[in-house]
Amino acid sequence: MTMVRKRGSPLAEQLLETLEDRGYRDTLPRRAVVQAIAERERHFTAEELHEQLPSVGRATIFRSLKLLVESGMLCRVLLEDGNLHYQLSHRGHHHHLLCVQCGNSEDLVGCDIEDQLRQVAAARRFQVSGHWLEVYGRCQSCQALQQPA
Amino acid sequence: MTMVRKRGSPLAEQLLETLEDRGYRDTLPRRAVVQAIAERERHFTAEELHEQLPSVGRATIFRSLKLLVESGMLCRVLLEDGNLHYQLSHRGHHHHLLCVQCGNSEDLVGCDIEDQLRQVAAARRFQVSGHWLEVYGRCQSCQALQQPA
DNA sequence: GTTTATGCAAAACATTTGCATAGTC
DNA sequence: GACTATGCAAATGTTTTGCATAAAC
Repeated sequence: MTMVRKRGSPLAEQLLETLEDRGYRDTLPRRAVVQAIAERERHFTAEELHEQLPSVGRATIFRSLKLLVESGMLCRVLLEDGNLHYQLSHRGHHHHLLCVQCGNSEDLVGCDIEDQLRQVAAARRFQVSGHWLEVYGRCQSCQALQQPA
Repeated sequence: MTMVRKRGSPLAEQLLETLEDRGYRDTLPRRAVVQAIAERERHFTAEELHEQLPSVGRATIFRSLKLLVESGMLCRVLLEDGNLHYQLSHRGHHHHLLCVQCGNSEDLVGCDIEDQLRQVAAARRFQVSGHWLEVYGRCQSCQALQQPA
């Protein structure tokens, strides 16, 4: 039987390649997951992804997400209610501005919080190795739409 | 039958009073939970608390933790492995320096990260309403004990 | 006496794991 | 053909909920 292996979007292909470089195989379920993620415009949960791809087992969804996070292509996003979402991570380490109204997120790059942290911590002889920061608030569009604070 | 209502530590009493001011009743299980929390020196999980107080139902543990968090007396601590812990929150909003080696945490107060955040965000017309920051690394004692980096 | 809180057990989630089978290299 | 990945179902861990009972005000 001929196996159909459809070509994905350029972004998806790129993600797959990175996985292959790390020694992970190019499988159909994995392609489906990566393609679905590449098409997403906002953060999502494992469950949402599974609903979108019912033919892919839940375990595979979680295993793929883990691979992608470990490989730095996907980042975890912690919502204010404590729910864990995922989101493509194009540009290395960064933080998120999460709109509590529309739920969208913007990436916060080029901010020297890390440096500042290191300084403040160093003054207390604490050696920083990592951090987790999420910022909640209202995005520009949501401010414009409603009560102009 | 005479009901024994043991007096707790000053800190525990103070926490209880704050709850009462908010209209919550002074009950035996609640006293037990608050007293146990007041005695803790480091962050803990709901499960650990339940093990310590087997006579208090799991549901009551969680309900009490929620009350205390909502009232600002307890704060959530997100460990690097994703586990959620709790810790007394004496001094309003602050952050944690979490040692990944010994697991202890130090409070990080008097740091202007919040201001900086607001500035960076404002430049993008994002209105900050809150944030979550955890800092991971090694504390002074752990650095001293082992490999002097 | 009225209202709130509790304990229990069950339910609801979210995530992981064992294992036999199937797919990739 | 050897090794990795998958799907399933079951297990796990955590937090929530319904509800009858008990305690607090």
